Amino acid sequence: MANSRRLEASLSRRADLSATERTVLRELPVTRTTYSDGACIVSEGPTQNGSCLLVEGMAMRAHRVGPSDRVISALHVPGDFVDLHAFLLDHLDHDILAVGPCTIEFISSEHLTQITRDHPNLTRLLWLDTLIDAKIHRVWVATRSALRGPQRVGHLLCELHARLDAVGLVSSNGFAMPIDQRGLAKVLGYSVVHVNHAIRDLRADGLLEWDRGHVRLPDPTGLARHVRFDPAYLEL
Amino acid sequence: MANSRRLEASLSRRADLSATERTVLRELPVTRTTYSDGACIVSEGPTQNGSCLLVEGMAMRAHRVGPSDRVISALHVPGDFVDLHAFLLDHLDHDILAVGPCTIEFISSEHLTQITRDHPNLTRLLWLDTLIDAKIHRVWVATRSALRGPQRVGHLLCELHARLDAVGLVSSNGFAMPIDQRGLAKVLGYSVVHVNHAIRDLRADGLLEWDRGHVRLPDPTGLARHVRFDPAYLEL
DNA sequence: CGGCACTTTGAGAGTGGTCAAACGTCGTGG
DNA sequence: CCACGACGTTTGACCACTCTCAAAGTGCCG
Repeated sequence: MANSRRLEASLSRRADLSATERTVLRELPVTRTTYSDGACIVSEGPTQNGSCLLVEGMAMRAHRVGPSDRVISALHVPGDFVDLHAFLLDHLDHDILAVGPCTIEFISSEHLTQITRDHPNLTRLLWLDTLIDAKIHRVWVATRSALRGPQRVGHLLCELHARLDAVGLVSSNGFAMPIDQRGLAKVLGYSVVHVNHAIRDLRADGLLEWDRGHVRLPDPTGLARHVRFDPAYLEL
Repeated sequence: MANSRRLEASLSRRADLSATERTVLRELPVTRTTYSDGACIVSEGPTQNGSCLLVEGMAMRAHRVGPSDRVISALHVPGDFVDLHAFLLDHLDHDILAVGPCTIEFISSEHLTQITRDHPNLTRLLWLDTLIDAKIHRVWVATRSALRGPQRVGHLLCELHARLDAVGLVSSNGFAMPIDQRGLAKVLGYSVVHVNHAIRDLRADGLLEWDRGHVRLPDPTGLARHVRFDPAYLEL
């Protein structure tokens, strides 16, 4: 059991916190764990006693669809309260998997219950966090109707760029990309081959550089315009 | 200003409410309004002072993508607290449109604030409602990766069947369907022609009857198996 | 050097889009 | 009562997007 400043940093991004509230968050006991690429952080089924906060690395939500097939419905970056659901729902309908090595902090349901009972303002901020997740989901749904091929790939890269930038993980428009092309295909509902062609096209247009785990957007505003990306929905 | 039992009915579906809580919900003042097909219930932009509950009919979330193009990211049925977002977010990134004639009840932000300050249990239930919306969104994203053609159409029809059944709007496996084929195409990210072919196939397999505004699933479990529909995610 | 994982390319096939036209139903007006 | 137009549905033809299978290229690591 250690304490963490991650949650405080995450919530204070969207509203001013009182001194009391900051103290509550800072003294929240967390259990820190690390996972390697592909590891299952939380698995489908009855929820465990605790919610997880992503501190380092990336994670994804994987729905089982066949005996061995999985489809991805969401991606998470550091600072995301990945599994606040566990606190209110008694059953998870998908797995949460590590994408690349990542660090997680677990917070017990008891402590969360305590917060929602005693601190309406913090409750509001936690709730807000889940509402923003839902906004992102809706944009993903909308994007799949509106965009295809290179534009769909570009839109996701713009989103990742913006979300990672908000937590200081972007430098000179580049960021670490733990997802390979096969993974990206699963996230977008495409085949590897198709994603590869989309990347080739974006590269040819000078809108993307991607080299072994590192992505750079040479012209972020140009790409954003090209794929109609408007970061407003991320509430950063 | 009138009172309503809609919200009480909706929230009590998922947990037991205390007498006090029931009273609070029952005495909540609401403003009731009706809309005709296609009308804009809430429009993109700064949020108004109040959240809306869908009482009768259906509604959809429409994201503007071009000057005249819209894509749909969600559908709502009676009992859904369509716009709880307005309470926590200060900006809506899409329109909410009436699908067929529908009835809405508006609840002011002041009253919601009061509830979240004084009734942690009700707050938890409202929050839970938005979490279930998010679950549905994730299943929509996953479905678009996993299913195509007739199965994708069938999956949505199964979902509507289940959600409408939960609020007593299904009889002998049939329900009123205010969405036409063009609308369904927009919801699924397909063209009208393609949706029409999918419907033709489902009909030929004896899995769907659809006649001018009325849909019936002659074999709901057969269709569910065929499209891998598992209603668990709806938390009904 | 050899294996392994990821990326890249090509060819053939299926899925799904666009355009265009015909059909059916229904409400309106003559 | 019928003609008409509006609207949704259905069909066909043709083309673009995307998939699968297959194979070759590239970099990393034992």
